[in-house]
Amino acid sequence: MKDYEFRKIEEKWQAKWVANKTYHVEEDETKKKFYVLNMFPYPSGAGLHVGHPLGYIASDIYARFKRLQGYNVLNPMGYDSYGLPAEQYAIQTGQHPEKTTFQNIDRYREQLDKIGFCFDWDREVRTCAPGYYQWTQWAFQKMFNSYFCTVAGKAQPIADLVAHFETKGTEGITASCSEEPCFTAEQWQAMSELEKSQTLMNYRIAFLGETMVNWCPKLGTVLANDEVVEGVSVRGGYPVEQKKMRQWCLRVSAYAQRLLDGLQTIDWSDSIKETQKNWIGRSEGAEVQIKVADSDAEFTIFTTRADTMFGVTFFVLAPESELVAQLTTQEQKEAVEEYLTYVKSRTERERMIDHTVTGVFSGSYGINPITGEKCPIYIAEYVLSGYGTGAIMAVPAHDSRDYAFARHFNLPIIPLVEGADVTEESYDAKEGIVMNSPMEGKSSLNGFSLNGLTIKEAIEATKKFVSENGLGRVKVNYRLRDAIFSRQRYWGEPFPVYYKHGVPCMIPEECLPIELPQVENFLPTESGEPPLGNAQLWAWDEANKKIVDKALVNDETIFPLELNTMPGFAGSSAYFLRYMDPNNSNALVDEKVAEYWQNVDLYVGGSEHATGHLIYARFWNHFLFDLGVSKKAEPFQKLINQGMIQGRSNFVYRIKDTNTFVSFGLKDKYDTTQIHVDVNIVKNDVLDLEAFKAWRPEFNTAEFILEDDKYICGWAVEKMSKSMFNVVNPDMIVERYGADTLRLYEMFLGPLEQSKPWDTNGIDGCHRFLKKLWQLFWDKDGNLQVEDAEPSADNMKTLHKLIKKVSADIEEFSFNTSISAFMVATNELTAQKCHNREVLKQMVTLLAPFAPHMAEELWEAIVGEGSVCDAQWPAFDDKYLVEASVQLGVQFNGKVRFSMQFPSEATPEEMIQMATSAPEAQKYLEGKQIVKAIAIPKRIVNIVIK
RNA sequence: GCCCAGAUGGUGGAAUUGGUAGACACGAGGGACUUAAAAUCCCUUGACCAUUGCGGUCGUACGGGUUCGAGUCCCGUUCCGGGCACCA
Repeated sequence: MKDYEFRKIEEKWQAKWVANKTYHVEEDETKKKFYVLNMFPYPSGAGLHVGHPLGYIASDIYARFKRLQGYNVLNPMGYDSYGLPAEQYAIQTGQHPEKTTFQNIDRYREQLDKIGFCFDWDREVRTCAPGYYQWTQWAFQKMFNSYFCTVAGKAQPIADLVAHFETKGTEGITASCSEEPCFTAEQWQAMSELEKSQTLMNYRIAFLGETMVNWCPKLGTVLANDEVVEGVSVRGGYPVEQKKMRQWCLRVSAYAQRLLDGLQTIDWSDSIKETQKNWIGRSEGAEVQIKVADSDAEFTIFTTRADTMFGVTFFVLAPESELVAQLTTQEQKEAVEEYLTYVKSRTERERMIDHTVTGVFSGSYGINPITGEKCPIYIAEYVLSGYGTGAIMAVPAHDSRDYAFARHFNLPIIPLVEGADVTEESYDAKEGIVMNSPMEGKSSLNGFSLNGLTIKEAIEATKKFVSENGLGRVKVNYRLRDAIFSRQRYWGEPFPVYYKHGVPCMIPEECLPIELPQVENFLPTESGEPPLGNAQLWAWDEANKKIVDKALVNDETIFPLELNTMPGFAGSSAYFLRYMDPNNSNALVDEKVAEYWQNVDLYVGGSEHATGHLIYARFWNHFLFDLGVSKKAEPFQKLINQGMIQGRSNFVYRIKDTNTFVSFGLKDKYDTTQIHVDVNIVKNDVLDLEAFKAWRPEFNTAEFILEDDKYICGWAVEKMSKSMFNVVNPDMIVERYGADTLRLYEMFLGPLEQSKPWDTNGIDGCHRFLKKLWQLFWDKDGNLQVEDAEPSADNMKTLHKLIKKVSADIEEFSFNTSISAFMVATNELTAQKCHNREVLKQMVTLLAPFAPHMAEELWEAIVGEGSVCDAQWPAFDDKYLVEASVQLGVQFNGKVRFSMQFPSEATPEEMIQMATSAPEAQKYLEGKQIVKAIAIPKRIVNIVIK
């Protein structure tokens, strides 16, 4: 017997890997590349719990597997160390974020190192390091100096746009923009610098915009749409208000179509693609110009149901629309103002939850361009200013919201679909035959009629009619908003921007990075004054190209710097490119290096980033692709979303007003209070009574009512958190069972992509497996027992069954089933008393991705040289496995089965031939008729007889 | 409300994608070794009936259907999870 001394083994190999630089990676043209990436962590103060490494272990197994298959594998790791979570932790603990961030990083590294990952730490990046965020700032400047050309479908230099303005004004401009201004070359040339700057902001991909933003007073900053859920901030759950503010924004909306199309080229789960599709929210429809009766005014509505133009009975404007003031008549002025006051008093959250019908008549009428009819224009909060044109045509018969509004204000409802009953509710479905378009006896523009068409035909016909008759145009709208890119916080990348007489100017590229200045008071403010306002050394000397004291600001050469910082997603949007070439100070990534690594082949991380990071990173990379910096438009080819590890909490039951605790099975006989108990003093739901007494002073004198001499705890699945006492620390598991057991057990727990509770009970099974495998190599005196004889057929069958299973399972990220296969194979080899060197060597190679420490140790024992990391992944040969069963399905009479062997190259026809002529089959087939015969190669022949 | 994914023993989960349901592991029960404990090993473990005999019946949320054959495919229902949500 030789004990499996996992602590010694793991320490030994972790040291060797560092000393030999085993996981150091260089570009190597002779090998095919494979890029594995984990979503890098933000180092929180709590350290890692057992759920965090799940994805890292999965990607580590895959990375090691690919390496054994001969790929040059890049598997880097770093820290997302700027942004709200890091800063909130610092504020809560009353320390400077720089200090806590570095402490937390050290703690993370220590914990990660114990698990035995194959990260190339020479490539580590930290988003808060100047050498890193230099390129975040650089990319921002590139976005500032670019616009999105809708014809080319890509970013182009803003200088091209300026040149166009110089000669032709806005005529023939095809650029994504916030508003569509109209000016001539002369008008452009007459503009002041400030006016030109403001005009160009309409087009720049990174731009200053005066928009409605999500303002969170408690966090003292604005937030992006994905950082707000149900009217509260994702971080901390604080209320969020809508506020108009001047902020840096990224024109993500310009890339909406490309982000949508790109989804078809990548290998992501359907659910996450679906989430992104919903978030981008493409809808195809028509914009129609509506003239206002007795006025010169006009407005534009957006509709996806152009076919319902004949059913319009009123129009609705969003309360925030600029047209509201213009279209309100004298008589209605008071009512409208009262309504606007009411709308303003409502928070975002209230508007979301409460959908009662409200609105007010503006006094004006709009003219339906097809029927010529006058319809009242209302103002109502159910129409949103941010989507489409902020104005709609209301068709109560076929839209449930319009219907509710019409019922409330007693407006007419005209059904347009044959057989649709609209007396109780609207008919919203897009199926049916159109009628009343126009109504009998009524006329329409150019005799236009939709009657008799299906709704789908009618939509197309109306869109065509509207654009051909100059009433409007076909338009695609997206729900995807431009990203708010400013934060009124300290712990983030500073903007490389200064303001010269109010005009934002970029700091010259060669002066980057602009480093985050030290400040005494970095706390956010409820009024939104950015903490960088407290920095003394924070002004730009344009002549000498350096940062100077802000007291020196003057009108000629020294200007104030931007006080906002960038949001958390800035640094995490292009980090995968930086890993390729992390120390390059001349470029984000060297041309040749980028050419070699291309993009990420496998990206592993949580699905909670679906509408945040995974949209921003795609957008950012599409932009860098336009610049030629990134070599693939899509950054992450395959995405795996590991499930969340939940906590499994345990409870004890205290009888009210006593210090007596009753076991789970008996608790219903008493009036009890349920109390969380630390899962680390419970084993298989049985409470360790002594440990419980020692746990907290008040339980010192506790008494117990037991069942079967045991105290059984209740349990529930909850979020893993300190307050539930269900946090399990990986360090503790590694100490008790070793890293290899932890790695195995995390994978054995269940399918990778599924959320599941952590339950330390059960880990023994994985530990036992490693011990059993270990014992295969040593005799009872502890000497190596390996021989070089010819392996038996059984040995080879077991081995190749395993090779086949494990190879297939790893490709499908089905690690739990491959571990089961290992357990079966180990039991079989033990029963076969297999000590064959070649068989064991291949077994060790298969094990290497899962339990690398043990694999190295055993490799050293039986091979004697090199590292198992440089071994070759065993090839599967099915000649050892050929066997199939024949089933004879006897109609109405049950089934008969027997086994027989087929050559592996047998075709289905040959298999049927062989099966039917086999003597075993003959006795069933005699006098019967074959109804159907099916053969699945190498598996089964199924013959149905009658 | 719309869209997506799912429901299998006491528990986590397998099932060659339409072919012996419950692999593997945990837990539980019984036994061996041991002064004892730990560790290890062996047997039983979906339910019910039979168990001095090979065995039988029912079973993959529920109700139907297709098929020689359904956990798997189709229709309907219930429940849980995720996304979007006055998006016109």
